[in-house]
Amino acid sequence: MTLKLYNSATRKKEVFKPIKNDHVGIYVCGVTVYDLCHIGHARSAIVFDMLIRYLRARGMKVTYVRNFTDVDDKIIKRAKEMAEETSDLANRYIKTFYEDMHTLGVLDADIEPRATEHINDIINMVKILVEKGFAYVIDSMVYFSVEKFKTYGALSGRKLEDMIAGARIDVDENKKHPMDFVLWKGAKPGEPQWDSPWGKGRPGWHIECSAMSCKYLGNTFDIHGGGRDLIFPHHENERAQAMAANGVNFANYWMHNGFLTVESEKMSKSLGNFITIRDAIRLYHPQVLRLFLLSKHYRSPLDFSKTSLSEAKSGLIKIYRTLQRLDEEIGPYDASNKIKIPAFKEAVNGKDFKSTFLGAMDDDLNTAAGLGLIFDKVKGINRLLDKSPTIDKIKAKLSKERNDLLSCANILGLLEETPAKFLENILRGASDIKKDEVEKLIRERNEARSIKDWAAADSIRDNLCDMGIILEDKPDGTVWRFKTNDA
RNA sequence: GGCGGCAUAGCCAAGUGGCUAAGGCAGCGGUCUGCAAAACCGUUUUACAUCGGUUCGAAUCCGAUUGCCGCCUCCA
Repeated sequence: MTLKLYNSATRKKEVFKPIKNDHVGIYVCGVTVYDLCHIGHARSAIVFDMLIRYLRARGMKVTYVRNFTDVDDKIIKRAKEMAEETSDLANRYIKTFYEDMHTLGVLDADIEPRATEHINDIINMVKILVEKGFAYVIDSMVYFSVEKFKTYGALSGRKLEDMIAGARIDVDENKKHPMDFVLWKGAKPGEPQWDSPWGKGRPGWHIECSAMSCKYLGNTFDIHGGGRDLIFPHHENERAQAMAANGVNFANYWMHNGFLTVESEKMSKSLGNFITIRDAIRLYHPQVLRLFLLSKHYRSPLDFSKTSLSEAKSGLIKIYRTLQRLDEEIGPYDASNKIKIPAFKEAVNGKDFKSTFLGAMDDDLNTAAGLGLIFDKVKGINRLLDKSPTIDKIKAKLSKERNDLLSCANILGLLEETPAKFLENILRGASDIKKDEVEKLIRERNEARSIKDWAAADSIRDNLCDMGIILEDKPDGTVWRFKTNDA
């Protein structure tokens, strides 16, 4: 089995071969910390989180680097508006970033460098670029000369000539070429600034990623990722800087996740449809969001709509219900037994469930197909449960099926909660409902049922239903749960 | 203007040359139940945008058409 990944640089699916056998280096562009993260950030974070989990599950060692951009124009502007230090603003939003990501079950990266902590690395790289003639200095500004770098445009698939035609008019007059971009910006009063050979100033946007990725992963590394919109200019420029400075190839594979729209419209502040992760988790359980975000291939555009989210929710509840049935029949899942990474290194004979799942994931991380398999498995488990779960042989089979299901789901970062906890959270109704009262009513109803007073029994059940409570009469008694309240 | 992507049933979404075109959601019918709920089974008129072409054979390859979208400017 071979993992194939779509490489944005070649616009083809390619067999993934790490530079060092079984040790993968990945750099993903993180966030600029000047505001709360939105659901687009969530998609990107979850997609790459899934990639990392998958590589590890397949037995690879992974060094995952994800940066924070903590100095740039937007941060400076926002800090001015809020009348606070840029560093305070950045720290505040770094904190909310972690909170949001942890809620979504996104694992921390191994290395999480900040631009402001790598000013020396950045200055060194700019220095090299100037020395090698790829950059020029005008006053206190340093520019990268795109004409000096022969393969400029190769990543994003565009030609310099085409870009000039579409270039904006308000080009910085100092630039030798309209597409030249800033490596180092001269300081303005009141802005964060550092000493440099070109006077006080701060780094341009792209250079931090070139400097930090090479510092932690080497001049050439395996995978560089980010949102689709970063291909140009950010990644194009990153690549140009790093390759010009180091004289070797930069990232071998470029991966870009597709964009999220909201009710079929592009998410933008002007349209007022900007959904932060915090807004989203107020309406939807984080696991529902995660399932939704992985329900379509990561490179395709995905529409964040009420109906899609509610479909994801129904699907996830179905799975957790099955897990709960399993808990009841064969006992709770032993978390210590959980996913011994690598979960997939052995036990791949090509026909079993895990192999099939692996096959889907190996095809450029086809999570949609993988989820299809998970739902198939759930149906299979339900059938077994409907049969006769008391037979030891079936119990053993159920236990294995659950292990398989959960080890696959874990790669997607799903099904990590206990069913009891998940269902209680998601099926929550009016919070003022008293447990004792509900149980008292259920006892009354059962008394009515025992004397076959169906009218009285049904009336009690209807009342409970109005309170948002659904009853299920099972062979060994009546259980109740809150009605799904659709967000 | 330049570059690129997408179009699969009521909705969401896999499948990129060959068995009955995954899976989910919703609806309907059935089994179960006192009735329900949950689960299971079945089902939802011709589901592969249109028109040509290549091929023994295409949703899948090629061309044209229509429609939608993204990037080219900060953006995940």
